[in-house]
Amino acid sequence: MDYLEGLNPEQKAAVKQIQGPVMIIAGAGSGKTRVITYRVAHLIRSGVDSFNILVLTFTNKAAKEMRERINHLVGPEAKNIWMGTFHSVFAKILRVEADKIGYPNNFTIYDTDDSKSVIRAILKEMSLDDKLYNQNFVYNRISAAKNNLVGWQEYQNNDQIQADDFSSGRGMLGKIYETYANRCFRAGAMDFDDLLFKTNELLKNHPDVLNKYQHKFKYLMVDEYQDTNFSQYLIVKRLAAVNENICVVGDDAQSIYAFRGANIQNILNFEKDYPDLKVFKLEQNYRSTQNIVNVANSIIANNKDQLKKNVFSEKESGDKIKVMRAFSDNEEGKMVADAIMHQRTTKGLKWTDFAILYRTNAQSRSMEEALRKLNIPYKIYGGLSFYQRKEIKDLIAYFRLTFNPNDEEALKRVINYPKRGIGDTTVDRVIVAADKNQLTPFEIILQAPRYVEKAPASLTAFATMIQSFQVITKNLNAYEAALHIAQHSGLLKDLYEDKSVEGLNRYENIQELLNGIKEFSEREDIEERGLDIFMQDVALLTNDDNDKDKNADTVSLMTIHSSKGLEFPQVHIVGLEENLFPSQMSLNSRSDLEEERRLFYVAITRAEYKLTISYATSRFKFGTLISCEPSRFLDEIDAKYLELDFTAKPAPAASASYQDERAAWSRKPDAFSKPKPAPAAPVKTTSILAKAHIPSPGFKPSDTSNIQVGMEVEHERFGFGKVISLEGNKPDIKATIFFKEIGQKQLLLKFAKLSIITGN
DNA sequence: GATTTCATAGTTTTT
DNA sequence: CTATGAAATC
Repeated sequence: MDYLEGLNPEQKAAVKQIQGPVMIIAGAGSGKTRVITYRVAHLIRSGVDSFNILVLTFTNKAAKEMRERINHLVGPEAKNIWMGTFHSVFAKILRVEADKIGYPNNFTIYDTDDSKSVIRAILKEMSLDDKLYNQNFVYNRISAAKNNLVGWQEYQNNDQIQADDFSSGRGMLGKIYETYANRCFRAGAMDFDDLLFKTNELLKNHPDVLNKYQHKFKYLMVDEYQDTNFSQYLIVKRLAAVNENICVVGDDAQSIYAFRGANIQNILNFEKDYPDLKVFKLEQNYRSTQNIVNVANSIIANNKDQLKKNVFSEKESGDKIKVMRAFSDNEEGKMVADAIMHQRTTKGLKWTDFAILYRTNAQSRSMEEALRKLNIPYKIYGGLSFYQRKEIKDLIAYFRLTFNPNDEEALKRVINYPKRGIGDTTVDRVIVAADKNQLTPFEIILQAPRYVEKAPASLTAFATMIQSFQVITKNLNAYEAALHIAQHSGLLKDLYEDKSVEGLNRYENIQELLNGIKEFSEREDIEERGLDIFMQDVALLTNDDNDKDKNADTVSLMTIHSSKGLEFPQVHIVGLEENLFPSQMSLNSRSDLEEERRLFYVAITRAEYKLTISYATSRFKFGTLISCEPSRFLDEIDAKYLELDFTAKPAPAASASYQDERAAWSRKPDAFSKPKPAPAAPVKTTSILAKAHIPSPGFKPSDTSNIQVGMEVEHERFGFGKVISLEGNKPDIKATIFFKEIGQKQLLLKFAKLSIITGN
């Protein structure tokens, strides 16, 4: 049992409880990963066959890290454990069982872009109003339905849903969902949600299959259980139903994915599903100083929905949390960069000891600029992944098409790239012919002259080329096959001939992808190394492990979401402003606001010993300057933990608390609290405007919620005008306004900066 | 059918 | 401001 040394009593108890249902509530920084990995090791040492263990995580990164750590503890046995993200594990199972649900086992996985593209095409075909039926809205609606296991039939037969849709004027959603599902099926494609939805279908309708996996996975563990949605919840429940050896690990305080269907009730109600549940609480935080833990606790205490626990730290109390105020987003960047520079030199730290966390990706820009000016090396995590780059998707689309010629999204992507004279009209004709003849587009193209009028020769040539890829790749390894396709599709040549900087970059990215595939085809730990095998996982890959210089000494920049599970000695949380953090979208409901608060909790608890929070009183959004209020979350922190650094302003020395300071300074608005036409006012040259309007001295956007036809208004850029008409409802009211200088314009009130001058 | 310009909409988070 | 899609023009 020596390997269990170094665990505290509670951790050890959780590790040793290997039979029956177990829930581990693991506070931030309480050694959660350690407990999971040790528990798996303990299972194996207790005689459990490693083939009978299934560990589910949410990110590839978590899965990879755990595998490495378990490998370290138990050796090569580790590779027999089924461990991966929900999506990758069940994609694997679905490939094996595909025929049971009528899918080919080489089905394509549609990413979000593919899905939205299908939806866009459907909306266009049905000629629906793309404002009412916004593609993102439709996508989210379908995604939510699938995550709650509502298929298109159920969707159409559910009175409640239908009533909702009709009352919002979106009665066609059920039909769109149906078409979308059929279109995906025809293309032999599943979207992300399908991977879980279809797994449920499989387990529900095929008792023999369910039975097989119930007996295969005798021991289940689920990491980040607070982030499971209903679909995931039910899969886990079904698989665990026979042995009930299920261990879920999570922290309700860190549930930050409700927006994509995660249901915090899954963890809050876990006890109801398994009455003989054993609960372990890991409450000692080994990561952060007491001040940081206390601040985090004081924030989360404002939430109603939570499991009771008492996270504490036995480290030193540590520095107070510093709050910095800047007058603009760029100034905020500068302050953060200066602070990092100063800390590093005075304390002899590395750049990797610092992280800058923000709510939205867009905020990275001002940080980057400031860091660059001081020559501070940084790395941005998240954002656009390697596999989302256009050129990568293009090449992968050829691969996809090779193994699944019915993959319509891939087909549309590359049928005329590189240019081969197949235009939109021809593609439209193909699609129409496919619908008419109940064939897939590829089948039509194969016999183009028969089905398509004025079919160019290049059309059949394209199909022949794809077919040749299918034949040739059979006898090649992944790398040889990929190279062949890259060359013979003409894609490599097309990129090579582009000598622009971006073109060069794209060419290098392709090289990088090919190198990655080469590595794959030289792996010795797997038996099959064909391109088709490589392709099975590619849609589920994210950008975490194709890091070239993982060990580089850089400051880390990322969203708070992607910081979950990480820790840094010094952390900056930036942009603590109303409407940004908490996000504007979250202000409508208490539960959304609570999620934002949990997000703040996650951010705070990333820090080991120094935490700095900052906000700006003005910032650019949509290219215009807006003024910002400090976040309500700042008020929720007990002032005794804070140290205010308002050096950006000639501060009246020592203020008792942040609240006092804030009150004082909102009473006498000075140069910083007012968005003074901006430090460097962006020169707006709206081309149509011969002479740009200069706002009146006291110009301040009014609340336009009660605006009426006939009112006279002033617009920041368009000058004076009169409201002609109003249309649309609630947040999307559109006003038609006649401006003296430039004539009639339509403006969305939620964006327009309008000052009301007179009533009607 | 291809290339250009124009217009519009959108920024919360991700497998 | 930027990315994306549509229209206009060649």
